[in-house]
Formats: sequence, structure tokens, C-alpha cells
Amino acid sequence: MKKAITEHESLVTSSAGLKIKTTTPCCSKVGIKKGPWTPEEDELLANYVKKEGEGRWRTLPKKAGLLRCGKSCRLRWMNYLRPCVKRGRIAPDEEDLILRLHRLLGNRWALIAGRIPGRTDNEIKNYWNTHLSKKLISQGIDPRNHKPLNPNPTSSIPQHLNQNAAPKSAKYLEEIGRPYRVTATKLSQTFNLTTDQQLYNHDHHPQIPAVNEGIDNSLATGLHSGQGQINGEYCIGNENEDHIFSSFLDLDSLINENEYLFMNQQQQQKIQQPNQEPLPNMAQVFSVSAAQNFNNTAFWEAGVASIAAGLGDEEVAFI
DNA sequence: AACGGTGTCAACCGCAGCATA
DNA sequence: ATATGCTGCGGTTGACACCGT
Repeated sequence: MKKAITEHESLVTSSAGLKIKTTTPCCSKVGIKKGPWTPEEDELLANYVKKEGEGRWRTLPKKAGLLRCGKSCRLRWMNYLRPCVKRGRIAPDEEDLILRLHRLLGNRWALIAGRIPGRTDNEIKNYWNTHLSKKLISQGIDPRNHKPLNPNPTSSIPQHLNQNAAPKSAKYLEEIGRPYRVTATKLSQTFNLTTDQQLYNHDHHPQIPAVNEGIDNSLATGLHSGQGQINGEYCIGNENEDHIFSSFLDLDSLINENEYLFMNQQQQQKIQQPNQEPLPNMAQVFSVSAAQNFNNTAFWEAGVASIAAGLGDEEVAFI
């Protein structure tokens, strides 16, 4: 499909007579101000948004009496002027949460920020780039994938089946002898939480019934150290590889939406099959699992992975 | 005091997804 | 089905602060 010419693009004719699409920055128009915001501008913007609400950013500057582009106004409001924006240093528990979420979600700063009250995606991204990535590197960990920077060269896994190869399925992982903790494809599809042996595998709304069925007690016990507390850790699979990872914060503080986490309406509709009951939302899933004293940390991880899958990633979070 | 290197972070840019006509 | 406009996201930039020499 031919890409449309956007608001910031224009067609110019080259010396050879060819039409060339050029990009014009939104703030390059004459009379549009760039650079740091003044207190006066902040006041104008804040007053306008408080009165009229967020949105309609394109027309906002003119109405608010600002010589800024809409994008700039939105950014200023979202990252600085919003009342809920938290100021000050990132606390150690916030840092810990950023690390854990990044391990699952990668550079999805907006998603990560959505789980850390008062922090913006820009702030988290900056903090990651200036602090955390360097910290991980100094610890010998690759900040992109949270794996050791110098993997053990004596690994028994053949080169063509190494960890960098994209895992194709649980079966694939079993084949190469690489234990795994969580698998999650689309929410509408099979939802697995497994290791060397399969804990459960259902094709229809598998999450809740699975809690009651066929879970290996010893394994569940092994998993069950976090209980939703910070700093709990568990390990699945072979001991030779990096299989220890921390559990997550208390779910009640993290999961309180009534929608599928992180999904907009359209994405939720996409995953629903016709003539099928609505999928249980993650909060319900987690509540049930927590109530039944099962390892809710694992569910949280699976949930995040599953959501990432719902957002378009395939085979995410084989950790 | 002057200078250069480094760190921090607000802001900008380009792009993609979504809604709507 | 396609075009268009708006919004939000992630990568990058650049101004400023800080520090060591």
C-alpha cells in the first residue's frame, strides 16, 4: 500500500523532475517555538488542560495561546505538568521493578511506565540508559537481553541450537534440553506454564481451571517461594544455566485494571473468538490463583508475557 | 579561573497504529 | 479499500550541570 503523505511531509520536485517525499519537523514552521519551556508557557498549558481536558493536541496550542506544536504540548504535559507525575530520584524498589519489567518487556517504556505509578516512559527510558544499562554491563550482563555478556563457551548446547536462536516452541526447547519457565502465546490460544514437565495445557480458557488440575506438588512447592513478596526467587530446570529470577511485587499493587492488562479495546476484541465467553481478565486470573495459594508470581510473569504476545510479539518470554 | 570530558534529562524527530471520512 | 489526520511510542539529540585537571 502506498504510504500516505503525513501532516509533516510534503512532495518536492527534484532537479531531475522526480517527486521526492520530504519530512518536515512539526516544529519547523515559522513562529513555532522550540526548546525548553518557560514557566509562563507551563502555566498556559496547565490551565488549559485542567479546564478543557487532555487530547486534541493539534488544536490546543492555538486555543491555549501557545506558540508550540501540539506534540510538544502533549509531551510537556505528559512528562512534566501532569499532577500525578512523581518527582525525585528513582527509589530502589522502583529500580528493581524497572529491571524486572524490562527483562520481560524489553524497551517498551510506555508499558513499563504504566506499571510504575508517577513515572513517565521518558523518565524510565532516561534512567535505564544512564544508570541501569551501565549497571548491568558492569555486572557482566547484557542489558538488551539480560543474559551474561560472555556466555559459557563450554556449553553443551550445539552452536546451531544456541540460546540466541529464536525458540520456536516448548517442544523445541525440550529438544535442545533448554529448560524454560513460562510460555505464552496469544491469550486466545493455549496458555502454558511449564518446565521440564508440563504443568498444564488447555485449549479453552485454560488459566483458571488449570490451577486445580494436575500440578506437580513438588514443583509447585519449589516454585512457591515468593508468595507475592518482593525478592522471592525460584528456579526451574537445570542448574547450569541462568534460571534464577526474581518474583514480582505484590500483585494487588500491580494489577488492578478491569481490562486485559495493557490492551486497548480493539486488541481485546481481536483475541476474542465468536460465540465464546469473554476471556477472564488478568486481574481475575491472578486473584483466583492467589486465592488458591498457587504461585501467583509465575502467573504474573506469564500474564505479562501473554500480554506482550497479544501486542504482537511471538514466542515471548521464554526465560 | 579556564578548559575539556562526562553525565543527566528535557525535548525533538520519525515512524507506526488507529480512527475516521 | 484507500486516504488522511491524530496520537503515542521509542530512539536520539543537545543544552546544561558537574567534575577533574
